[in-house]
Amino acid sequence: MPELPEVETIRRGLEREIVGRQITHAAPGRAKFRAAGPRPLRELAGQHVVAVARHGKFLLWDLSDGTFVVHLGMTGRILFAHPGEAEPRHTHLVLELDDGRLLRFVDPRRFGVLQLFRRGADPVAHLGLDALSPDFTWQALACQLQASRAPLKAFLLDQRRVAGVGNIYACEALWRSRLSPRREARHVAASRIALLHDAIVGVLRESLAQGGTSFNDYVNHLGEPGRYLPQLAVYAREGNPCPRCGDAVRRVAQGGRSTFYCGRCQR
DNA sequence: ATGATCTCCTGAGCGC
DNA sequence: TGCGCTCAGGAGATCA
Repeated sequence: MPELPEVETIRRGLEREIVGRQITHAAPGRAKFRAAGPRPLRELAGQHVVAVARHGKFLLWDLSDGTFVVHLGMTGRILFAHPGEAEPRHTHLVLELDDGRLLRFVDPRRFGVLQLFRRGADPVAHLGLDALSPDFTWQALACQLQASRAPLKAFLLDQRRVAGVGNIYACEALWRSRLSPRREARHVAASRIALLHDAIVGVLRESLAQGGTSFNDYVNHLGEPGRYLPQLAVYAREGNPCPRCGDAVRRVAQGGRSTFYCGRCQR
């Protein structure tokens, strides 16, 4: 489940590999995605890749004539291949590059997004600040917290507030800052907001340094998993001792999502 | 306007 | 062995 560190890992890999390249052919599959973009994906053909940016969990390919938006959803992968290599099931788009390589977009659950916009469009205008942007300061977080009555866990997952945090890092950031996932956002004491901010940025940076977290699905553009899994304190560790106080990690459902936390040291 | 709930989708894991 | 069931979850749509 790619969140910010996983998507940034992929972005860096793509940047190295495809900036300056031309897309010589684009072959979309027939399966329907959740949402179609304004332009057909065939129009990727002929375009040059100028840059590969990211906002939250969205990849934004800056092309010679458009912006290609990629979201990996739960199970999306972007994989390099050579012509003739067996195509994985659930391949929804194949791009051919001018160096002969193929880029395949594979996504069994199709929760992802592949959309082509005209140049200059801002497909991610609705998102909050990227969690690793220099503009995401503790003051910016404080503003958002103040305006929300949502439980902290839901607040962190809301990409309009802060972009890039998903279920794993929301749980980890709350554990680090000793805050209960159920606490109302606006009721975080001023003295703890900077701690929460540090926790969010810290866990994302540390995971990024390890190439992200892999459970079942996530691999980078080279097919390699992330190495951060063993560092997780609470996520998917129900019943295991809290690394800080030893109490058993609990799991509750919030808005249909699993939340993992320590009932003793998160308040 | 905001927060809560529903929806999309497939594969893995489980019990029988 | 294999079948059917449940669960996982990002984000947009819809409901209250």
